[in-house]
Amino acid sequence: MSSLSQLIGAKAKAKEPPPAKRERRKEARPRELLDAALELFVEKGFAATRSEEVAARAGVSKGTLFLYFPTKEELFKAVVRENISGRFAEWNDEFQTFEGSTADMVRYCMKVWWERLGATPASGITKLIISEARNFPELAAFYQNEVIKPGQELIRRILQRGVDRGEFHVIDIEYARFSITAPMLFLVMMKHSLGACLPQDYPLDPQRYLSSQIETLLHGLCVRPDPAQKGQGSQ
Amino acid sequence: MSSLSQLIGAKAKAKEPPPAKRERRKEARPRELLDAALELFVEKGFAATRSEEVAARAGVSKGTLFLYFPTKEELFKAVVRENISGRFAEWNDEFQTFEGSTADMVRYCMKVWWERLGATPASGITKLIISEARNFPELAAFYQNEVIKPGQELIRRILQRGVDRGEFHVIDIEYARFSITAPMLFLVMMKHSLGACLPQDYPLDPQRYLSSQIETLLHGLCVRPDPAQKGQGSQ
Amino acid sequence: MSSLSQLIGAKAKAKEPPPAKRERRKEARPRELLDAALELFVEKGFAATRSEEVAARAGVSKGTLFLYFPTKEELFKAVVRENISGRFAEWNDEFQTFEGSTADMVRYCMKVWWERLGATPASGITKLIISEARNFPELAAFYQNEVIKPGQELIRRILQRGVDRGEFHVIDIEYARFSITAPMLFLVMMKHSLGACLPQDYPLDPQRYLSSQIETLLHGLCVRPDPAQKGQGSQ
Amino acid sequence: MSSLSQLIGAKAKAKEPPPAKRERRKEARPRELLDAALELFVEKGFAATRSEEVAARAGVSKGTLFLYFPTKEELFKAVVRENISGRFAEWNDEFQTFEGSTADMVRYCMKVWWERLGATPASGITKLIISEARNFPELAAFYQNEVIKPGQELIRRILQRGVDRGEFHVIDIEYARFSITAPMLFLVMMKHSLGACLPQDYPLDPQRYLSSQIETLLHGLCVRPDPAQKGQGSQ
DNA sequence: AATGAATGAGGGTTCATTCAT
DNA sequence: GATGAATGAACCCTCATTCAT
Repeated sequence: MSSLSQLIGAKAKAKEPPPAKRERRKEARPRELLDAALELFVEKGFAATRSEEVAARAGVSKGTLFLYFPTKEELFKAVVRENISGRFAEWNDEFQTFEGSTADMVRYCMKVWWERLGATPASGITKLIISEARNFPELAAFYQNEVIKPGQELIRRILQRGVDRGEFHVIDIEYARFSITAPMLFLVMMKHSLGACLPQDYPLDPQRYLSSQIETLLHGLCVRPDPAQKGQGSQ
Repeated sequence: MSSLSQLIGAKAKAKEPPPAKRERRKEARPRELLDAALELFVEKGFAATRSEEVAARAGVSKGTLFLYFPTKEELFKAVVRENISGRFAEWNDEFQTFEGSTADMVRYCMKVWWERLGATPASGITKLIISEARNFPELAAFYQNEVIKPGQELIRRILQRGVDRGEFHVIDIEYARFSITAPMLFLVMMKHSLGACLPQDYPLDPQRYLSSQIETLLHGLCVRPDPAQKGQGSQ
Repeated sequence: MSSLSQLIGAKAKAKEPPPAKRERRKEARPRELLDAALELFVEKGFAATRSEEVAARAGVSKGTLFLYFPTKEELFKAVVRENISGRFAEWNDEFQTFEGSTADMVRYCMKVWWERLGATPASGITKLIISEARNFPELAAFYQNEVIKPGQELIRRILQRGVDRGEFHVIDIEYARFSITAPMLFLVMMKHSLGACLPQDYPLDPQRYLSSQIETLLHGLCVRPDPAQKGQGSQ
Repeated sequence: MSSLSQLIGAKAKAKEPPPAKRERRKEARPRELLDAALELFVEKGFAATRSEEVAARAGVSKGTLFLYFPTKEELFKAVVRENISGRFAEWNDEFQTFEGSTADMVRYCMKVWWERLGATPASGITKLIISEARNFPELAAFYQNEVIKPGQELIRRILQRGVDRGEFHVIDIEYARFSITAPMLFLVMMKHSLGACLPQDYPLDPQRYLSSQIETLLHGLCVRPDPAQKGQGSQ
């Protein structure tokens, strides 16, 4: 866990130490443009962001932007794609070998998510997708496949582990997994939307928020859970 | 009616039961325009929605729109304000006199929210605010004061009641209240954003979703809560 | 001269005591509309004046205006036509029988012009024509025929009288007549243009201005006119 | 060249001696746009002139206009400011050292004005100001300060010189100075307004007109000035 | 005749995109 | 490759004009 902590926050800068010449396509295309575009799209939305502004923030001229991205839409798509790291495979491995209680696994999952994604500019992608999904259905699908599905799969496996080991009494995992997703979404929305423009009436400490949510999630609000009520709902 | 995909888009159809020829007068127009604008703003965002489109969806010409709202921005503000009826006072009364367990109160709270807000087009306002908050800080502040604050206050009181009556072992209400907000936000985002444009891989039944979240919230995931672990978290 | 003075200023109101049923065309059409339009056209110009504003100032609704004038252009033309009184015939008679020095005739001419036209709202027509002549050439021609020509003819005759009676040593009447026109134009421009929107640095008393111009015109600036220089110019 | 009708419209022709392909760069554009705008504003007025027309006459597209002037109103202001070069200082010097009779000074003053301003397109500014003063009070004030005041000051000094040297018997310079202004105004109005759209009934030669006015101004109409009548006027 | 809600062509302005340098 | 002047389609908004009442 401590070695992981050291990796934290190193993402936004040195992302690909050796470009690896994977496809060599546009690995050289100014990362600055994508970073500038991400910031602005998150801040103002796709339609309200002017191309020239993106170029200016990246320190190049308007024409240069179109040298790398044929249209503003392509730029947007590239921003989304580039910031969606397919890192879940790697995480899967980490969690595959996780030892300890599943409760700790949930805690660790949140922590890792916050440190590697939530706290970085890449978290703005979520707000972007939320805002523009219906204007860019293909991107929404892409995000669904690249981020949501693997993420949910990971969460599903964690919950299943809890159930299998008798630690959790989850009934329907397909719904319960959102108990982990929702706080993440909430936090990101606070960071990039309302929370970014309002005088903070109440300071919201992300890590404390997440911890608090997890503990409530794990142990519930009720002092003495009454199994008889489980699943009845309020209908 | 039970799956989310069915909830979406089942509204643009039956619009004018009997158009009544041209009986609809000045007093009906604003509402029609606001409804059309809400739909489009939620769907495409403020900047990407054209004024003429709003007018067309309301069945009037471009010029008519500006007879009622001097600018597109004022239309936007009116959309937000109009769809935020100060219903919290009335709700407060309902909850003031609530009898029964606080767990039931939480269940009832969610149910009422879904029926009166979540399931209506007004829920799109949340997505709208999330998407445009940084471009319209005044509106964000307005929403904060008119919706978030009263809502949070209501939730806070419910939680406090649970604690006071020894039903809940809440530690920090200022964070715990988001355990109720987050699922609401999540559901609304699904309804108006990603969920509205993706082929529903899995049907998400809102009421079942909410019930599930509430029960998990109330009773926790862990089979046997271990008080010793409470508060340790992953810090 | 005194009976004439009594007639002064009675124009703008009771214009046609008995409508005479001359052509009966639109004698009944609200004079208020034309008056309102004159004011506004003079104030803001033809293009910048909105039809609705004219109607409002006349105390009727937008639709009513178009009941009387099919287009804004026709309204403009009507304003010009209605305010160009063909009163020169009547003036001609007055001047035909004038007895006294031609210098006094010039003085009287100016005085009458100021009192019957210059000081009334009708003087705004001149500014209107000046501003819009090139957009309404037919109106310019109309004005030329109805106002300028008869006016110049009147002035021409006065000057000719002075020359014939040995009172003036005019050489070229075709140019000299503008010596009378120019001060009129100047005064009207001051009244309706610059003078109407600037803090008057210097108060310009119209009657004093006209007197002063006439005396200079009659007697010249030079203390001792040197006939030898006359007509040499500065070439 | 001698008749007014020939002076008008003899300008829109020889526009681009050698268009030089596309050598004309950013520095030439503003001047071209301002010239085009001056022509059109004078011809049709501010409100009736379309931005695209200005651009077209300058040989550029609509968008280019807004590269140089943020709004049509700013374009208008720039037109007025640009065409008012503070040439009065230089003229002041010329007149400071003038030797000869003050009558000759007046003749020279008119001649210089015509050659350097009256005959140039810049004279259209006067019609423009007259027409738009009440819609642009700040511009009217600007024109008042930059053009009228210095000009009047110059004229005032000339008249004062004549009085001081015993050449003129001016009584009230504050009124007499308009005897010089009025013919200028008249000529410019003829050139840019009525005279520009009417079939010239009579050719008006500007220089001859000015000479004629000056001589009348200097020596008066009356053959034998009767000092006893001076100042009586028609009051 | 009078009203004023409704219309839609027109014009000011923006901005993604192009292209000559 | 980089630039930024130029373009013109598109959009917000105005307002002369129409027409049902």
